[in-house]
Amino acid sequence: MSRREQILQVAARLFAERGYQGVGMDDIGAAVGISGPALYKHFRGKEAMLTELLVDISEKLLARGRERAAIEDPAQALAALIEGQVDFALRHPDLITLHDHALNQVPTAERHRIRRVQRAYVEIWVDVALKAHPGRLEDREARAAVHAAFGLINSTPHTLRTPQRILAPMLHRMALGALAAAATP
Amino acid sequence: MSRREQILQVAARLFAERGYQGVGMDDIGAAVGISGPALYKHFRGKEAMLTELLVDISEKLLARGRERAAIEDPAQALAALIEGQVDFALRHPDLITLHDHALNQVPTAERHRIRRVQRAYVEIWVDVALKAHPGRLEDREARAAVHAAFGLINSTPHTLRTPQRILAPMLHRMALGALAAAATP
DNA sequence: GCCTCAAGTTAACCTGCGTTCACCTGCCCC
DNA sequence: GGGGCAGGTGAACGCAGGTTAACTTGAGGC
Repeated sequence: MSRREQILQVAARLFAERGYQGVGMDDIGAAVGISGPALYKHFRGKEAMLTELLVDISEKLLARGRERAAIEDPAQALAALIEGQVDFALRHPDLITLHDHALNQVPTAERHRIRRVQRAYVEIWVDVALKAHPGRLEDREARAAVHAAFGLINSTPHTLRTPQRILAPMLHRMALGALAAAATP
Repeated sequence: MSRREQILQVAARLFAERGYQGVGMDDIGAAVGISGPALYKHFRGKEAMLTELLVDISEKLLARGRERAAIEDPAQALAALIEGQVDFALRHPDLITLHDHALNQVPTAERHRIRRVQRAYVEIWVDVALKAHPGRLEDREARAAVHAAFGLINSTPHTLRTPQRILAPMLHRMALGALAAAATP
């Protein structure tokens, strides 16, 4: 892992723990064994670090989403999407936390870019959900249901005490159950 | 509504929108038509405002939870808990956002107090969930499932564009479905 | 009519923190 | 073996923002 990546990873953890504004450049530096201003050899500034993190996350999720949504059978595609999200959330709780806590702190232009990527990811889910429950969901309902499923899956940073081998399949079942329930009025 | 309450409500909105550290005392003052330092006539400081908000929220939720969990039939009690949480989340999205974004910013002593109240609320849900699905859930699983259900319901701040008369029953169905799915391996 | 007190005001203070600067030091390479 | 760059250091700067201080004002109570 390059120095940049190491710094980003540490910064993500700190941002997730104490909030973006609650972490100083000196803190980040100290956490990787160098001192504050040295970070400017690697990044243009604090905002740039956060921006890079969020862009990376959203693009990685989108790429993974595209892959998994390509499965033909809608039910299998939905299961694959859920599995991907659960896996990501369990593997990178810091990034998940950042992803929906710190977006407002990133400069406007980049924020819009990230939002576009996020929307694309949501659309993938919505499409698959609609196909998996044909005729049972309105477009708008499906979008809300998908957001709720994200909320469910992304709640894992609060629950990391439970062993993953139990948590992962349970979250999968719950997300499937929730989406199915959304489609049966 | 007293001046205090008006200020608290505005502060909650701002904190939810921009994050605790992203809002200045001057901003809060301006939003209620007075200027920065005047707020010190009503509160001991910025932290005190946040603390009061979070204590209020968690205690209100706990009180409401106790009431609704008192229903004898576990399935009905669970439905009542869900309805209460959905109602609260839809009526006070700002407070929900605060509740799981800003807790780290409150001073340690008060934070522990708030956490205790939150745990008590979770325990109420866990008890009811265990009774509603007897023999199907381990204690630890139930706790994780309840957290996931909270994540599902509390995702509504992201979804406020959908009309509430559609959103509320759908979230209710989804939460029930998710918990049922958690209990069926 | 005056006293008091709640609720404001503006100016000032002071700390924290993001950022910049000037400087140092190995390591690599020709 | 000297030049140059990557990666560091500590000191200093500037500003945002929470808090305090000193002062004003308008509404009741006696």
